[in-house]
Amino acid sequence: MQHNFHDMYRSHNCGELRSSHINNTVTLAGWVQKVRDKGFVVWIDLRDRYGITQLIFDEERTSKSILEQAQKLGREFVIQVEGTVIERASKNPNIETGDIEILVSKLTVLNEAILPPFTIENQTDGGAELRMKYRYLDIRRDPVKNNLIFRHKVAQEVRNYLSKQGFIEVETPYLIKSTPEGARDFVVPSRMNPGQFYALPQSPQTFKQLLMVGGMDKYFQIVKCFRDEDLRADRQPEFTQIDCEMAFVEQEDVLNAFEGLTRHLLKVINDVTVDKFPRMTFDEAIKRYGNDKPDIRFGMEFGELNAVSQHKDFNVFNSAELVVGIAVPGGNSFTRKEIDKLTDWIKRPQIGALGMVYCRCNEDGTFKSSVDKFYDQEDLSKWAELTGANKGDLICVLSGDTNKVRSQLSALRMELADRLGLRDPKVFAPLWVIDFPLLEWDEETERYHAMHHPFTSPKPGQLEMLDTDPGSVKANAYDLVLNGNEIGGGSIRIHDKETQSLMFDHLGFTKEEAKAQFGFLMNAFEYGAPPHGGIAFGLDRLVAILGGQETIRDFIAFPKNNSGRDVMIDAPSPVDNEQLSELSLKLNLKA
RNA sequence: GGUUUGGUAGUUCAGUUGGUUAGAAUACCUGCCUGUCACGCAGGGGGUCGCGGGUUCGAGUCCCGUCCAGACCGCCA
Repeated sequence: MQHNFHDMYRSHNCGELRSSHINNTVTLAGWVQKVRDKGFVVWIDLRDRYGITQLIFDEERTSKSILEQAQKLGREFVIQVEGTVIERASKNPNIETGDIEILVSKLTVLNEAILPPFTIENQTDGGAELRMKYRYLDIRRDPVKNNLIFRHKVAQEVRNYLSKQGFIEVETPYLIKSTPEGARDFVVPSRMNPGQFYALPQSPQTFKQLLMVGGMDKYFQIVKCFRDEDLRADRQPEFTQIDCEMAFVEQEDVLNAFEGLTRHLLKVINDVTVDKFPRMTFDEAIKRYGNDKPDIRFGMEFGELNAVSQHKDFNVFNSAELVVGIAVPGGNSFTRKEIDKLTDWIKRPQIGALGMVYCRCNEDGTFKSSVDKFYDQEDLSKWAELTGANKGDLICVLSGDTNKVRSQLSALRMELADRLGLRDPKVFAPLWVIDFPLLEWDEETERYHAMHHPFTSPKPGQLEMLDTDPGSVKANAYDLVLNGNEIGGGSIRIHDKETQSLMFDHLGFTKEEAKAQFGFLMNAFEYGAPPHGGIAFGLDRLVAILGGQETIRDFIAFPKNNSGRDVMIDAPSPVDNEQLSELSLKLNLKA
């Protein structure tokens, strides 16, 4: 990386000097990564964002005072040096600047540093919590630094690509209105309006639709969104979306536009060329993979075994709504103990399977199952056929309530794929999952919820089914799935007041509630709203997957921990009474 | 809200059946070292075993509570 520095502090950076610079006089500034003091000679690794350059001080060529000064430097001191680029007597082929070193003639300590709590090296000795607390030190390390640079490149490519396609980036407000649908809102008290609150947006959904009414027919925004829900390893309370919307489009147009974006990113970021993305209906994904975001980098597809397992005296299967299995490639090599441990794993409360039936597919073509008492070789050969099992595989079979069993077997499939190394981060297998249900029954509130959001349009001609069979209505909604992760989701929206109003009816809103919460949108629809639809990508997750890594936290400069805390600045934190009273607030903490 | 794992040196961890002065590696400090780059060699300093209570002659170890952190379930339109 060539940089034309005009800084007062340096003529070059620590990553750019090569043998072509030999004999040049240079000035560098950076952090002391390591002092290697051999007595007669001292080497220092000087680090900045761009790399590491070795400095040399020796008895023959360096003045005594500078040599002594160098011996006293500690880790992470910020120094400036002037010197001559010279050829190394012993070169280091492992780093780009390994052919040269700087014979230092002038050394200035710009700032001393106390000992860092963990070593600032690529292989650090620090644990995750400590690294978060001192994130500014963690960012000096290549793995984190490079991830942030990687994220910048992805975001830049998104902006370039979408801009070239005619999309306009428009900012929407962060202080908006709280709505009870969906995730919990982060709420912001309004000082000037006592007792009233803004909410931070869970997404700019309604604003981007209003932009469509406003005629901005291709919009995007790389935007922070906020959801006050419990976290996971891959879920942050504030996260970044690539939020997009288009007017005068149908589902096909949106899929094509953003398949284009995704293909562009895979090409320029990962140098991976992907053919047309496969499409799979929601129903098919659930049936074949037990999951609406299937990882299709590997097989292990579900084989439904009801027809070939419910004709014998095995009551566990006979009484089950669904009997379904997967073939684990090479799984016949698992020991009995390993299979037992696997069974324990799926019986943990988090997964909740009641048990697992297995069948070994021997190399000689015979089968050995845990239910040989009930099933003969002919039965088992049908299991193998339906699960696609080959010789040397292991068939794992679960049974029970359809929905539960599918999600249990899906968890097992992913776990086994991880263990067998079938989830290669260098392989990218995107697909569209389409035809999502419009509504989803919620046991707790005993009513239907919008599966995507309440602005999603039903499939043409299915509006009438809302009254007769609401659970079966399909939506013009789609997810983009990459390697078992939902990286984007969107829909074609409702764009007329009547349909939107009907939708709110079915979601259990009274007319008054609908008007109070979304009146502005329905009003806007009366002034000529174009047909429109869009999609939103989770940038943090997208970047992590393209970067071939699991944890999104290492792609966020200052992430929050599992409890939503920023351990570096120690937030959230109490505010004083004066501030509360200014906001007309009073705390009501439970003892 | 729930399940579960962990908390011991600056750091990452080990610590057996409850039993002498709590260890290793690394980092740090001192000295030595004529080409290091995970430098090497010798020596040294460094501990509220998360916190509180209990059982016991005796607790890092067992029990109860609590705090913190991680993973997962619920939740995330």
